[in-house]
Amino acid sequence: MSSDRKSPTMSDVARKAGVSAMTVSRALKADSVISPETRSAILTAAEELGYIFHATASNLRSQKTDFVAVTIPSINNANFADTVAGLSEILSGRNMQTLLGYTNYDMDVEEQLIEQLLRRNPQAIVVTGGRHTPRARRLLENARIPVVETWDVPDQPIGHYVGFSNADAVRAMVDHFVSVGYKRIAFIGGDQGRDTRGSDRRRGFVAAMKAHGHDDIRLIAAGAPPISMREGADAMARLLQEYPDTKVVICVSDLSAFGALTECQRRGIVVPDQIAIGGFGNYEISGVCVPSLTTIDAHSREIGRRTGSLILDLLNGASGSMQVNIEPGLIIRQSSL
Amino acid sequence: MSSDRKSPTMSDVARKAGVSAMTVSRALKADSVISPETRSAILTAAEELGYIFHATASNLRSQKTDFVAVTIPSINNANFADTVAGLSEILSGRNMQTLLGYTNYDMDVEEQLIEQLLRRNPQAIVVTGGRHTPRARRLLENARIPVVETWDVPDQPIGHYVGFSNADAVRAMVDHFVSVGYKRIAFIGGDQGRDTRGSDRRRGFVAAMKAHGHDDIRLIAAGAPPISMREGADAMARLLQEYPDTKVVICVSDLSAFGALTECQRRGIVVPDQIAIGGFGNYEISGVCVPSLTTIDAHSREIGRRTGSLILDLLNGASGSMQVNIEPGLIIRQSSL
DNA sequence: ATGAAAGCGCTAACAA
DNA sequence: TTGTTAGCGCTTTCAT
Repeated sequence: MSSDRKSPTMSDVARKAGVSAMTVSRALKADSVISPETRSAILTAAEELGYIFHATASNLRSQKTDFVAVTIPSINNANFADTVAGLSEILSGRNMQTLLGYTNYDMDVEEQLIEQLLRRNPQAIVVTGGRHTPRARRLLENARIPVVETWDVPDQPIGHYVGFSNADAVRAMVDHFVSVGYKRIAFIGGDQGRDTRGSDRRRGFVAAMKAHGHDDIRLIAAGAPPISMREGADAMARLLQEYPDTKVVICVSDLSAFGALTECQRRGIVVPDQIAIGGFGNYEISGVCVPSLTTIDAHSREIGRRTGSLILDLLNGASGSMQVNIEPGLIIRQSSL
Repeated sequence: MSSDRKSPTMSDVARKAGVSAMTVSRALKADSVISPETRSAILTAAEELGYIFHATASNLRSQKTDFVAVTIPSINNANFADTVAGLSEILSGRNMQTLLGYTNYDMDVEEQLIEQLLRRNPQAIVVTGGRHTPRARRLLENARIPVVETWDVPDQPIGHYVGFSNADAVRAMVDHFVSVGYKRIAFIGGDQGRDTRGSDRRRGFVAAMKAHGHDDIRLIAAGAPPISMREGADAMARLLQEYPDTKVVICVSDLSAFGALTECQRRGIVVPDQIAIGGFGNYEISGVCVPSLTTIDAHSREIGRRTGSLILDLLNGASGSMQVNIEPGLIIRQSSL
């Protein structure tokens, strides 16, 4: 609380240290030319006054900020958290921050969020997914900063992208199950258009099944994203009722896959002996639960790191449209052995 | 990408609409007095130019921002995510944003983060926990904005707090186990001072055991926070080796509790018949897994909501030191029945 | 190595 | 209802 007067500015520090405001500005930058004595006197004065650097004024005058804006669907998702961590890891090496916003898997929220973020003048913007509202797309196209789409391979990239095909990833899992002799394969989730990654995965499932000549497509809806463990369990219950002879179920994420597993446990259905389960995302739980879950690793952290390097390159003057494809990995575990 | 010229400013919009910059400024504020025709002409001009409002300049001139800064230990934790969601829910009603940063459970990182956030002039700052480095404490004390500490009952509150006693919450769980006749109770986690909430929980465990005359205190370390499911499983393995006759284990969080449960499953140890398990946090998994886990609900979302209302009150001129205690709830589930 | 003047894009304050 | 002037706190630019 202390005093109720205004916060001290550089001029206040300058007065106290007996120098000009410009010299204070220089003293606070690591790389500028200034005598060691002057600098230490200024730093002491600043500390004594409780001076806090005013980033807003600095940003306005220098016409640049020190952060990159990022939109992710959910703040509470280990996959997206890993991507952000990878991105921050790279950017922090250049003293850049990450300004985070979440869309709650809603494209309209994403549109508003993108506008909010652009108003703060980020040096670059990273969005999750390759589909957006028309206005969001326009905002991104008109932004005079690098735009990177992630976690997808956009049909028409706005600028750059670092991602993978959700459809192809699931297709690879279906191919695996078919190749080891499984039949009567079902898919849980991805029914709402809102989460394009989820519906892409479902689309990949359907395409793969048809490619293998399986016309018996078993789809179970699981509601709006994010699909919870509980919704996965409920969907499993419906699957067992509608298609009791199903031998494999692929779930839109590891969380719903775990929920499905628990439903089997409650009913005394043995996994994988009676039914095999596959998930998506390689969340920690899929490697720890009993039995452990077969899944797809999207290399979330690597997506973030590659995005970070890409942005640094672009800010350093690199040009051209960068398209980075990350190959997801199939991890076979106990739930399908 | 479009043109490489500068971004349009209010003056550009004003010229195009044939009005002054000030009128444009008014047109973009929802509540200002301006004729409908002028406003719509201005909005059209702005849209055609692809004008983006420059929040930095606005913030500098008006000496205020539209956001509240928040520090949480981890971006990928459902409890803290719920608190942030509750806070955002309240603040968004007043068109305020949340500027989020995470400390990775490290007080030194927290100190740097607090300084970074204060440089951007938030209208208030919310921190997780009631203990900080001396410098972080000083920064918060000198900040001329409301400071709210959460998820704890600070010994010496800096400004306001919305929280609960982690020690008391675990004490209540121990009391419950003792009251239903359990003996030989152990605790996993909370050994590193870094995560003060974890060590407070452990402290509460020790205090409760002593209060009940149990001198046989069984503590198993689980490493640095955040304690993962895997670390919970490893700690359980060590517990079974060191104290094989343990009848109850309380874990520092539901995630480590679930890990401990899986270790029992891998070894054919039946929960709760051979050993009961308790967690902390009421994460979704604790209600879904088989058997479901007894836990403590800290009312994470409510903490966020109460914090939000508190901040709005303070920004509206309320004074005094607000101390809000949230009572955690004990949830008994299959793992201890 | 340091200082003086100007101005980044908005909006408070006042005027019309 | 709309316009004019000044200035928020910094840093660019140029000078010494």
